[in-house]
Amino acid sequence: MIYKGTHLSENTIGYIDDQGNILDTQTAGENCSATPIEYDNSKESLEIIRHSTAHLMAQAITELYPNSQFFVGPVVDEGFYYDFRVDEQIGESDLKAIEKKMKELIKKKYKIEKYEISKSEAKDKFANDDLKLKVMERIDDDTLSIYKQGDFEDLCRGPHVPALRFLHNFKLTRVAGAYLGGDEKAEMLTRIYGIAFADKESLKAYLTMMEEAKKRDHRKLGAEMELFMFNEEAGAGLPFWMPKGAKLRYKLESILHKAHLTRGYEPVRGPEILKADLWRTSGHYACYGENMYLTTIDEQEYGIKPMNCLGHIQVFKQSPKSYRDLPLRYYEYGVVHRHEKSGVLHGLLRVREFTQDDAHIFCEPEQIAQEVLEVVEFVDSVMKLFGFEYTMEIATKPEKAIGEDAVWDMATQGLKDALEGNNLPYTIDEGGGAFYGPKIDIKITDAIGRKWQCGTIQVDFNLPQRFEVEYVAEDNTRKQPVMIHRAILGSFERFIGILTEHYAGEFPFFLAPTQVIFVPISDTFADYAYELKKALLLEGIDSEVYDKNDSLNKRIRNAEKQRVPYVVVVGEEEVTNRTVAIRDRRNKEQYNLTQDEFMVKLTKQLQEGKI
RNA sequence: GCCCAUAUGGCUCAGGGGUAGAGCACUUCCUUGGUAAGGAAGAGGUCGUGAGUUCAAGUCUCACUAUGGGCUCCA
Repeated sequence: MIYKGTHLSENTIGYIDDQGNILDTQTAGENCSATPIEYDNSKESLEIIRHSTAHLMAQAITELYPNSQFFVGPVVDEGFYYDFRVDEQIGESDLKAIEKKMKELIKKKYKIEKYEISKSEAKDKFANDDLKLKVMERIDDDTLSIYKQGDFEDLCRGPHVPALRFLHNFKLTRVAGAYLGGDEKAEMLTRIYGIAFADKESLKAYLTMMEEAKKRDHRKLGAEMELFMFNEEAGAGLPFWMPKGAKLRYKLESILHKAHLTRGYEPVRGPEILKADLWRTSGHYACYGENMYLTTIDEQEYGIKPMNCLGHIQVFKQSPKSYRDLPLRYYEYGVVHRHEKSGVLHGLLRVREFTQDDAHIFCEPEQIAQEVLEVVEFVDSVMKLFGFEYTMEIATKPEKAIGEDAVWDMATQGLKDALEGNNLPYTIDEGGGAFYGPKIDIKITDAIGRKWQCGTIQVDFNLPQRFEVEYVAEDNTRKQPVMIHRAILGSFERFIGILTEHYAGEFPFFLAPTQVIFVPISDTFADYAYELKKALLLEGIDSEVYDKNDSLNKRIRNAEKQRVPYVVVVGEEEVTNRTVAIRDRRNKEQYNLTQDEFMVKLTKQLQEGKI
C-alpha cells in the first residue's frame, strides 16, 4: 500500500523510496509520498532503530567518558557497534553503566534533528577530531549531514528514528578491540557491540537464542562428553583426542575412506617434514613461510608441512606417467601444522595442528571441469549425509600470488563453468584465493552463526610447472598435468567441531562414539550385558555396560545424559527370553526386541553412514 | 600479533591481605533395585606459572602461559 501526502502515523520512523533507499523522517520532511516504514521488527525498521541506538550509546559514552572521540558506528548483521577512542579502559563490567546512562538519556525525550553543512565547514567544525577527519576522508560527497540529540551531535549519514522514545529494547553485548579501518598496523580503537529490537519480546527471544546456542558450543560439549581436550603445558591450538572423540573420529575416517576408494582415489602418504629447498621450489617458503614451522637437522633446514601437496607430487613423479593414468587421484589424511596467530585460535575450529582429508587430482586441462564437478558432487553427498546447509564461494587471485594472469583467468573460469553448468549457486570472494591458484570454498555455519570454511577445491597450474611434473601424451609428447587440490571436510578437527554443534552432541548412530549403553538391573544380569557388548563389537558397534554399584534409576539417568542413541535395560525377563528392553532416546520410545532383531536393527543403522 | 576480560580440587562455582569451601565426579562399605539422582564413611586443592609489595598474598602489582569475546561490513 502506498500512503500519499500525509504523515500518517505516530509510528512512522522513515520511508523507502522507489530505489529502495531508506529515508528517515528528518530527511523526508512533512509531506513525503514514499512508502512509510513503521516501527516494528522489519529489516528496514531495525536498521534505523539499531543505527540510532548506536548513536544513543555514543552519547552515553560521551557523558561518561568526556574525552571520547568517535570513529564509525554502523549497523551490522548482528546488531550494531561503535568504534571510538577513550582514555580509560572499558571492560564488560562497564557496559551496564553505559546502558543505564542510555536509559537516562531516553527519559530526556530528545528529538533527533538533522542539518547539513558543506565538507569544508565540517572540516573546520571537527578540526580537533582526527578520527572525524579520517571518516571524512572516506566520503566523496560535498555536503555532509549532522544529527543532533540534546547536546550531542555527530557526523552521520543516517537514517535515524525521529526521537529517542523509539529506543527502548537494546542490550550492549560485548566490548572488543578493533583496528582503525580494519588495518592491522593502525591504531586499535575500542568497539562496543549491541543489539536492539522494536519490542521487548524480540530482544528477550534473541538473548534466549544466544543462550541456547552457547549450550551447544562444541568446546563445552567436547569437554562434557570427553571428546577432546587442550593442555596448557603442551601448547595452544594443539588438540588431544580422548577415547570417545577418537572413536567418533575413527568412524568418520572410515566412512570417508570407503567413499574415496569407491570414487577412484588411491591412498598415499608423505612425510611430516621436508627439506626447506622443496618449500622454496613450491613457493611456500616465500608466500606461506610466516605460517610455517621450520627446524634444522644436521645443518640442513627443514619445514614441517603446512600442506600435503609436495608429498603427493613426489609420489606422482616417482615413475613416468601416461595420459592413460589420468586423472590420477591421490588422497591422504594429512597432518599439517600452521602457525596461526594466538588470538585467532578457537576450540577445534581453528588450531595449529590438524588433519586434512586432502586429495590431489592430476589431470589434463580438458578434464578440469569434469573433475571439479565430481568433487562438487562428492561434497554434496557428504553434506547431505549430515544434513548440512552450505554455501560455495569462488575465491580469485590474491595480492601475493605466483603464476601469470592468463593462467589464473583460465583456472578461475574452469571453476565457474563447473558450477554454472550445473546451476549451483555461488558467490565471489575477490582476492581470496590461495597464492597458487583460484578456488571454490565450501562454508558451513556454526551454532552461533559464524561461518567456517570447510571443504575447498583449488585449481593449480603453478606447482606442476615448478616441480616439472609431466605425463606422456597420446602423441608421445611430454605435457604438464593440472593439479586440483581438494578437501571435503577441510579438516577432521574443524568438521567434528561443527558436527558437534550441528547435532548438539547427539550424533547419528553411525558416528556416535558410544552407540549403546547397557544397564543391567542387577549384578546377576551383567554377564548377559557383556555378552551383548561383545556381539556388537564384532559388528563394529561400540557399547558400554553401566554396572557400577549405583541404584538402577541413577544408572539410567547417567546413561541418558550421555546422549547415546540407545540405552538398553536387561534383567531377568530379558535374560530368560534372550531379548532387550530399548529406550530409544531419539524417538522417545521404549520397546522390546529379541536379541536377533536388535542386532539386525543396529547393523542396518550402521549402513546409513554410507556414501 | 593487537584490545578487553578470565584463570580456586576431575567438573561447575563460592570465598577474598592472616596459611581454603560447596555440589557433582572419585574410593570404600551397606543396599541388588524394572526405567532420570538409595544411604553412610572417606580421599583429593596451597588457589595457572614466575617475580614484586607487605610482618603476612589465592586475595594487591607486574610479567609470562592458557582460555574467552573481538579485530571486512564506510559519517
